[in-house]
Amino acid sequence: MNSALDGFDIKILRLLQGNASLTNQQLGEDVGLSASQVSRRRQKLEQEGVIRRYRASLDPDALGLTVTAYVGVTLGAHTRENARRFRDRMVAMPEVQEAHTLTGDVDYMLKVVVADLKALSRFINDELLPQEAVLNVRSSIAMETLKDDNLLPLE
Amino acid sequence: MNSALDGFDIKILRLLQGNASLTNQQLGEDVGLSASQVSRRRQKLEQEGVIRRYRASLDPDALGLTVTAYVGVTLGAHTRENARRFRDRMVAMPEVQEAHTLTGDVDYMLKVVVADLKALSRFINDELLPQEAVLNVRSSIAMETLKDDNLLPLE
DNA sequence: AGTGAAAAACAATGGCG
DNA sequence: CGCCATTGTTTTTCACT
Repeated sequence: MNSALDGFDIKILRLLQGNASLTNQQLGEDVGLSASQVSRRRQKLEQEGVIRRYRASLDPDALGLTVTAYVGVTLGAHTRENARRFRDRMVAMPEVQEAHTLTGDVDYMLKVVVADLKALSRFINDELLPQEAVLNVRSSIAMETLKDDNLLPLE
Repeated sequence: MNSALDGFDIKILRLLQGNASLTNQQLGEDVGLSASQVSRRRQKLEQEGVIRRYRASLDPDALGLTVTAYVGVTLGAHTRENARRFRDRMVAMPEVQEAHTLTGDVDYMLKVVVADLKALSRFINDELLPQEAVLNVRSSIAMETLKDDNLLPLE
């Protein structure tokens, strides 16, 4: 299903990850291939799921979203039903950018982006804490973001 | 400089954030505008920096990157020079997806993606700990990722 | 696996209601 | 401010090496 990636593929992926507006012509010049070959390789990478999708990256500040926070959530009663409901809600909440289960003493770690501290407080008190499953919530606010590119390391 | 976004802009941004492959024609059909108007609005949004860039979103597993970890770093000697060097190194390290300074007891929180646990160990022991400024490192590994779309909440 | 040229789809621009 | 028509780019397909 997933044939091996060669050096051309890696280079194309690296360039597209940083800038998906590059034309096949430009990509071809950078990696040493014709535009038609780049097109064919791109289609293959998209079809195989190596390229999941193309996205516009927006500026949070320009949209009035000034607060990024990491929220650790500890669940109380670990019933299967409780956990399932909690997960479904998290996935559905637009303020939640990322949600992972972690090793260590916290059950879930959320990355949350909201307009301001008031909105964060509302999110925690009105969305998170009222859920049965949730025992405890602890949030840390990002004071300064040095890097947030989410660029995967290639090669 | 940054004129207010109206409902059309918000809808366009929401669609493009999820799928930047949509053509202006398709966007126009979804929001109720002609393709040329969508084109103009997009250019404005790009120029104003609301749209920062377009990116290909890649599948970490398909690239052999199976481990995501959150790494909390505590600095020892808080000299300006130490901190600056540490920050520069972090920004330059491709394994680091995100780096923030947080409120609370940890100085920096890093999101790190690497091939496997061995690579995580190498990253911590060979990249992080040898730095003068670093006093303590504590990592939590993401066992399951429920959500990782980094889609900003619009509206 | 690769190239180059032709066809089809698309974005961008100027004119007009 | 909005839409339509034209122009120039870009992607994709096809014939060929």
